[in-house]
Amino acid sequence: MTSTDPGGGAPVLRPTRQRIAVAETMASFDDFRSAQEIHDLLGKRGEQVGLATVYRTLQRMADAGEVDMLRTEDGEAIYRRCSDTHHHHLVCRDCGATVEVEGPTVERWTRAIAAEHGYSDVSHTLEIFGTCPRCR
Amino acid sequence: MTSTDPGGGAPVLRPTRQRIAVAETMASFDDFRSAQEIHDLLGKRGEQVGLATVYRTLQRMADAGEVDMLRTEDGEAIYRRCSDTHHHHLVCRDCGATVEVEGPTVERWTRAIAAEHGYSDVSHTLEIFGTCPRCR
DNA sequence: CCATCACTTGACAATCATTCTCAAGTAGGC
DNA sequence: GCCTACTTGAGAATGATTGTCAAGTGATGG
Repeated sequence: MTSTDPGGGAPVLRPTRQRIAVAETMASFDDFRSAQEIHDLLGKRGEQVGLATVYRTLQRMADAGEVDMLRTEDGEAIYRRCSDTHHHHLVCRDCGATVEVEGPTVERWTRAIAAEHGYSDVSHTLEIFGTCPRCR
Repeated sequence: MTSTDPGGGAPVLRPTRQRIAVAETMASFDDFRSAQEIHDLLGKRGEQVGLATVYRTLQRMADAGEVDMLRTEDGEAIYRRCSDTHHHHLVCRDCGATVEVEGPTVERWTRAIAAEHGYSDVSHTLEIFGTCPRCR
């Protein structure tokens, strides 16, 4: 056993061409996109990246908190780069325009409700949908 | 054209054996279940109902507001009977035990945030996950 | 009681997003 | 340059959900 192999821990992430391309593409738009759409964008950029790789990379980025992932009403996963603080989204139903919002009020409320019922390790999901000013 | 065929409007819903069976089954549990699980429950009850019919019926019930539908983290739709007022859920991550909660605070907050950014026709989704007292 | 017709159902095929498999490729340390 | 673990890609596999369409069945008018 050498000193470079500690018991557990995540393996090293290599900055491959594909991962860099995905990260750059994620930086090029502001709204939520599906994995397939992101895969298409990569193609248009001239970066050939396998669909499975796109899925794998998005998943890693989501786990690492580099992107937000949420589900459309029909269950499809959509992704978007995000800031690193806890926040929610105000998403336009028509064009997908997204505003990140913070809600200390809500955070407090959910914690209180959960405590009231004896639930611990609380997390929550909150998304707001509406029609943005431009789409009215 | 007879008087019994007005221009639009939803068709009449017939109380068939299958629909009744699904409704009764929905009344028999308190947590969220997938369509497939509900289909199995129907089988165990001795009511033979096609899977497609279960899906169609649950969808109608969800549209009618008779059941709540939400998505698990991996995008699967799960259902549960519900009260007819607007509410959210506090769900146990381990056993699925669910508490319906109301949140005037949150309703107000989301409306305010949306208005602030000029969004209209606002709706929102909010689910709280935690570990219930029994599962600690 | 019976014909009619719109609404339903069920078996199965078809979709479609997502994940799995596994051989071939590649970044980096030595 | 060589070795090894981490990656990738192509295509198969999975699994939930929806579509198809012929056969079934309530409700209604006669």
